[in-house]
Amino acid sequence: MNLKDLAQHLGFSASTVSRVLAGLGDEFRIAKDTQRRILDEAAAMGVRPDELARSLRLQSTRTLGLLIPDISNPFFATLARAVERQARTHGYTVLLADSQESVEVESECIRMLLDRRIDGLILAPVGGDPAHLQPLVASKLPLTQVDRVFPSLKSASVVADNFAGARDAVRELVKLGHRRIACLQGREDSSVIAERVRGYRAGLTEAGLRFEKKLLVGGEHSQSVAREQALRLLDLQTRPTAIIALSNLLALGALEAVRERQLAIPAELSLITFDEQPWASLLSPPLTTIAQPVEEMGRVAVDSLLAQIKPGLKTSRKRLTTLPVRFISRASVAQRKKD
Amino acid sequence: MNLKDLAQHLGFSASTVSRVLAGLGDEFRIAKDTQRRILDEAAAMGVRPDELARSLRLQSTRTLGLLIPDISNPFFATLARAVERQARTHGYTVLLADSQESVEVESECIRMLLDRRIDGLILAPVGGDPAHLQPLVASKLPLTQVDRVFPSLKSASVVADNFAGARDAVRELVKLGHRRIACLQGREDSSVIAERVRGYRAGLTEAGLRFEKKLLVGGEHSQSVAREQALRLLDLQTRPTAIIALSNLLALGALEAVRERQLAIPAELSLITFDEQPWASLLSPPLTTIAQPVEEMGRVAVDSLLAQIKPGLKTSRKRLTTLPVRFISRASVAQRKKD
DNA sequence: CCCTTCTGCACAATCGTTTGTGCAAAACCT
DNA sequence: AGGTTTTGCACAAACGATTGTGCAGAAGGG
Repeated sequence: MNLKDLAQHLGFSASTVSRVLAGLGDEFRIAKDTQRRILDEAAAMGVRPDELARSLRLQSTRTLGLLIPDISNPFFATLARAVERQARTHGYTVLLADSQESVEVESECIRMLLDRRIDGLILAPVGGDPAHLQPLVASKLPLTQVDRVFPSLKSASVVADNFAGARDAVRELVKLGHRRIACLQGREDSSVIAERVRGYRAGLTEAGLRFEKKLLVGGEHSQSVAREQALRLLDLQTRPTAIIALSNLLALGALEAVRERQLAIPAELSLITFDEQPWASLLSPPLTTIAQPVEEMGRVAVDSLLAQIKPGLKTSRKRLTTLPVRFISRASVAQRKKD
Repeated sequence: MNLKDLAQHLGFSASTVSRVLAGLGDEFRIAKDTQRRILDEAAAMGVRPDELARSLRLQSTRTLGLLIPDISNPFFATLARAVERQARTHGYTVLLADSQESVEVESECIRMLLDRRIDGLILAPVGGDPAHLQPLVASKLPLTQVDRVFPSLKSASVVADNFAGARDAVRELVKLGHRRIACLQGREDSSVIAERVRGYRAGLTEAGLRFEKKLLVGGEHSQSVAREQALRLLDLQTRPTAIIALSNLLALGALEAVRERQLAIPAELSLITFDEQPWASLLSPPLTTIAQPVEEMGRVAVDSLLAQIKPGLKTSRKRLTTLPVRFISRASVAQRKKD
């Protein structure tokens, strides 16, 4: 039973029913009695306008795409939740797509999302350069990048202050006497990692420490590779006294390595990791973390996108929004032992 | 530029272009040359049929709804990933909705999903009874319940063998000499919890142990309430020697409590928890867990749903699929100390 | 009583596809 | 050459809404 059937059933035209259901009854001088009959019957029959037909006619789907590299990563899961909620409070729906950290899959997802005529896209892009996003740019679709960002796309962007987060971590460690501070990065081709590494180096520099290449290890963004790379750090001739892991996933790898080498945290090694997690405080010792404002990032991303979609709303249209991170000090960091 | 524009541009009719793009050129005797010209130009212009219009015309959106209580819960996040992947390999898209553990939000999401004319729904329902799902049932939409299940809905369902999981946990503990085995449940009104509690009690019974009410605690499904309830257990006159936590969230609460009371695991207390997590093996001591086949649940749910959608596929249409859980033995469980 | 102004709604085009049917022109046959 | 078949495509009607316009009948005015 659709709107037209309902109209026929009541002896009115589809246009009248449409206007009444849209709440435009008064505006179009539909008799009060008519309005009531239509509304009552619609409620009784459970008739609601087909969103598909509406979308086609109105050229707007009230749907936002959310394209992220891995929904099973708690960071993106939390982001997705925030995005979905914020979107729904504005009457929008979220079409979820997971690019599986693959440029090919991402391209395919974008095609699919464009085919579905989403009104806008929140994207945490994959890969080292945005060449494959050409179709997206060409489509002129309202776009907000989140977390990872290709500045050359010139889209609105929402990121955490990754630079400050890493720099502050170094500062904290320096304050406690550390001088050999290592950094465990994932793949280097992400703007997030790049910013954090920049912060790491800035922290070193401002402390008068020299950046040592072999203290910055990485490769792939996976727990197993992180473990291997962390082992490399721990097996260095002169072991670093502190490690900064640039993400939750990398932290897990680092922890594996530390456990394998049977090192005591923080006595023998201080550890700071990006991304606060529910279990961070339950480890032994509890982990010092740099928390990103994930939920806020999601909300701001949606707002920024909606601001592009309906220019009526005069929300901020800033190109790049950088949200502050929070340093959560726990027991995995300690004064460097004299040795 | 859409299909019709392309047709006009090339001097063909929309029908011809449509058929060619659908790969039906030969079937409808479209000249090879015509086909090539259409395909080439379509590729060059990036013209693809509007999914919206297709959906309207074909009365099928190739979209599945996924409605879960909390995407930020790693269990559901992983499930979502599996669902999204499996759906995409079959050419389907996933519309994500998060009911926030609220019956009202769930109802609203269902309305929204129905308005969007999804082809089927994978649902992990919320609440203690399915009364609010009436509109969904009435809609005749293909439905697969996953994880949590209302049997009275008579839909296809995919669950882990929660009963066996809990029973095996008890067995293991009994084998190690434990006799006071407590159970930390969340809200009682979920089929998942009910099954696990049933398994817990069955385990006790088959070991000749009496079920003690005060060893089964619960209330809300949250980390903080779990902590409180776990404290109650730990503060009992005669403390249980083992606790089974019925979910990852509850496990975190239990761990908080144990830490607060400064108890040693497993020396003073053995702990088994449902849901394997990447961090489970990194705790001190590593956690013994009961792993659910989350990814498989997602895949099977999609398959079951697609089997309903296109009855051509003769995939299993079993009403209830129960997938085995895996017991992962680690160091949080030990022989009971004589005392 | 006729003319104008409202009132209350219907008509029809449109969004971009898909698909059953129809119809010229070309090709083949005799 | 005239008829039949085949080839190659166009036409038009859906799908289910929204929206500008139009048009009866009632109400009001002179």
